[in-house]
Amino acid sequence: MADARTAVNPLFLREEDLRQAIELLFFAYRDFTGEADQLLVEFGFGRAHHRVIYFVGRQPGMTVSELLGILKITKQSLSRVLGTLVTEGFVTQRRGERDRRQRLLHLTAKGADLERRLTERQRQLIAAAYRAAGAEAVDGFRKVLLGIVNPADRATLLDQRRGRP
Amino acid sequence: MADARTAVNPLFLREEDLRQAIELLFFAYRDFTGEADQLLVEFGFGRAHHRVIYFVGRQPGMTVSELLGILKITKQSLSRVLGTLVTEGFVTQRRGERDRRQRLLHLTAKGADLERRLTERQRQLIAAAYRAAGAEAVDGFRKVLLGIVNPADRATLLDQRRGRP
DNA sequence: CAGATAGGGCAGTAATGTTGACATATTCTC
DNA sequence: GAGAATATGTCAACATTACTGCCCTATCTG
Repeated sequence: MADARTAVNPLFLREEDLRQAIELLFFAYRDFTGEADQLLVEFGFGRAHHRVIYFVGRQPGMTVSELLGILKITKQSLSRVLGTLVTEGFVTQRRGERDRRQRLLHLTAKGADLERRLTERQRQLIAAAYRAAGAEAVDGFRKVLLGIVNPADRATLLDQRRGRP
Repeated sequence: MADARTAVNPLFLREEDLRQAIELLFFAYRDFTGEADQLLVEFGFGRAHHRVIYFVGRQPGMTVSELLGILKITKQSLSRVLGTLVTEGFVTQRRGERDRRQRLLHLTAKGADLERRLTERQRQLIAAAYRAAGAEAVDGFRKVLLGIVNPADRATLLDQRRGRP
């Protein structure tokens, strides 16, 4: 059976193709996050804690507002999670110098360690999938996912690649 | 600045590349599910209801066990969501003929309609991203995501493409 | 018939999320 | 400098989704 779909007309998207994409996203995300979940329970943390640790580690000195914008949750939801992380010594809050209302977020050594351990598994999973798929496939993966992300965050993701933190 | 990464050695994966992948997955999944969430609240449903409606619509006559295996949640968690959907007339349970212990799940017309409306937005988002990225990129997207999915579900996803439901 | 399986139910608990109102400190603007 | 705006934190009340553990019925299979 010849596969005319990809060979001839790349824009002919069957219902089946789109459903497959939906399922791929569901299964891949489920398994991807599952990697870290096992480790998180040992600390009594959930995914919300992971996300905070990840993004603070990614951009040290981040403000609470910036974090809220990324996670797209309410102040209240973040507050509990962040409070726990600060109390248990994974994250520190330092008063901003330029704007003293801000609490700039940083990981402690303990926090950075957990971040590494959590992300390590996910990195390995991605790295294995990247290696198995090859460089061209990786570019395609990036292109499609970027197309799914809303334009504002898409721009941010692209900026980061150009070395601008 | 020459980009030796993809041009020369596809397997040299920098920390930065892997972090970008992690973030792409996070943002893409967040925005992808956000599409349907808006509609779900109008019905008083959450993502869990959507997942059930989606997979039952995908494979009519599915058993409760099969659904549990896909969602990887407990019987109890599914029970509540499924119960609501049955009570409100979105899903029906028919006793299995071969095995009368089974409750085969089907969408009602009402359920199928909601499924279409929910998935429609997500399909459009995927379709737009696919068109913007091009056929080659789509293949790469599939390859990488398949690599992230656990081997068992990966096999299922591949089987479905060959027409075997 | 005995044991395994499919499904359902109950009780209790936890994590994560929501809204809305309000307080404090700080910065910005006129 | 007064007043508006901003960044952050906090309280209360609540919903959804998930979990564990235990128990029950109906049904199938050997």
